[in-house]
Amino acid sequence: MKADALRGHLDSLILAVVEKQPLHGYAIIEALSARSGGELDLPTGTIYPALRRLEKAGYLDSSWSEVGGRKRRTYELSSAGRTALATHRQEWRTFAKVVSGVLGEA
Amino acid sequence: MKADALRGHLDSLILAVVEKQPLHGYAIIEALSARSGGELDLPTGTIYPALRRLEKAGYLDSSWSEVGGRKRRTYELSSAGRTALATHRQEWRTFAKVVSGVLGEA
DNA sequence: TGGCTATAGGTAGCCAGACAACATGTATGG
DNA sequence: CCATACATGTTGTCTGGCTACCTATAGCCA
Repeated sequence: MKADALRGHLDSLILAVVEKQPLHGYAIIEALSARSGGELDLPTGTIYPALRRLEKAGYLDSSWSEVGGRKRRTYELSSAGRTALATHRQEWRTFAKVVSGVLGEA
Repeated sequence: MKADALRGHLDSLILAVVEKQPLHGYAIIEALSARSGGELDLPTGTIYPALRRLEKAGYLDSSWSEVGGRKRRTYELSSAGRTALATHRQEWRTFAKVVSGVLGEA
């Protein structure tokens, strides 16, 4: 799958993946891969800037910890992020309906 | 709907809309609006460059005509475009499945 | 007559965002 | 001792949709 097609939808996916439990960047990449059945294999150059963007936007909160000698920055969904996720889900439903509708006989 | 979410999917929509009958740019904009229930209202600055891109890529062929004193450039799906459309439909199905799957409980 | 709207085509330049490539460092297993 | 997995980041590039702008005709209404 051309991961570039994600443009504009990546934020939603990240928010969704940290919805139930906080995760650090590396774990988010793995979670996205797992949840997509291996279709998504996002490079760090995509995910880390996205996480910073989402934190800056107030949708994620981060905190540092150390596990097994390695530093981790764990991201957690804020309440604003929870609201944003709900909105994004709604927008996705509309978008998917529109595209499927126009493509027709898919 | 944030029309910017279209990134990477617009080409498919255009190809789909000229699949059954050739259309000119202006008519394509209207067809997309109609087929999407008014959700899509694409500016000419989006559609015309896209049409040129698709023609350059060999997916569309164009021809000029004059109707009611107005010049029209009509675009028609080429055989390569037909193949591309089929591929895009398949990719869309995968993409939609992946995003819906990751978003979960939508 | 003048002006507005719909029809029809187009370009130039901006900007967000996903990516490739690179840089850094630790832990573990062979 | 070296490769691989784990873990975080930055820089610079490029695609592509958008805004804003420009040109031109036909038809309608005042």
